[in-house]
Amino acid sequence: MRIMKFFIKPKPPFNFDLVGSLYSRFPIQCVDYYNNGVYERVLEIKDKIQLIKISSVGLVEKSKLLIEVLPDKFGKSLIKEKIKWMFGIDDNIKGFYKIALKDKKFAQIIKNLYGLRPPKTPTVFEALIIAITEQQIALSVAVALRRRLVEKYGKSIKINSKTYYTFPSPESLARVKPEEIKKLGLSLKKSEYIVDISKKVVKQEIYLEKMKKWDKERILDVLTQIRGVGPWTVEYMMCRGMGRYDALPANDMGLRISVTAYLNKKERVAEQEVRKLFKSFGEYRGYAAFYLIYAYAFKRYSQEKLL
DNA sequence: AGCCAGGTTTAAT
DNA sequence: ATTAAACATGGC
Repeated sequence: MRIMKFFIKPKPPFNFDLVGSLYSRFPIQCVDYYNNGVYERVLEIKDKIQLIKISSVGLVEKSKLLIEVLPDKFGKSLIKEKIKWMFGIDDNIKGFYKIALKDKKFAQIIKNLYGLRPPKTPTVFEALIIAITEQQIALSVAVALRRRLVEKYGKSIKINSKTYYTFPSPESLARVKPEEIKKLGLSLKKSEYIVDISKKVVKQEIYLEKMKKWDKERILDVLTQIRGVGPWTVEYMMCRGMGRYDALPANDMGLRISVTAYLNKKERVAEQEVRKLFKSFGEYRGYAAFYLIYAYAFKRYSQEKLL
């Protein structure tokens, strides 16, 4: 099999293990795999399927990503662009730190999570469907259900006796009956939302990729018209799938819990308090929110005290 | 053991 | 207006 290898050198700091640990946080992994320092995922570009493996040689300040693509079906430029997007290689992380370090308390989190970058999905569609599956349900459950969805409707490729699945395309989900998806364990409502959205994408009633350049309010206005898509879903999608870190899912349960812990409050704080805390981070408020959630979610797995 | 975990819509009071 | 119900795994 033809294998392509190349390197990507992020501007430091870049902590690949902090990013990868997001994917191995739960016992069940889905689409994105991270084990023993190696990230794996199948990418579908122009109807071709390839497995990419990424590992980091060198630590945070000298991190260099080794990319392996197998089989090599088309040159490296498309793959390289996609990986740079997914792992925030070109993020202005120093710009974020410059602002965030003014906050003494937050500086401790940055110290512990130095070089962490919020990963993004390859497509906006994937982030939107992920958001729907994660509405009002434990993340571990959402991952388990999503895995079933992926194994049923994603395309697969078998490499070294291991089968990998792509995230299902809008086309493949648009032709499914909601009742079929419900059988996998998702609620009937969510199943309907997923099929409806997929149909809209296929019929080009919405152009999710083009919306990346819209202002937030317009994206919010247009997408919340769709059944099953509320403010949280759109904000979450903008962060995860569009790299819009000026978006802040302020009513997010996980974020509210994290902020509550951060402020040493007894009662769970409300959306308003979340907005207040992140106000000073300006255009990086979503970035900061990701750091805080990460710090809280991983404190029990980490030797270091993150919060 | 039992509690609780990244919302949003719809249909019932 | 307000409320209830809907998908189920796993850490603590």
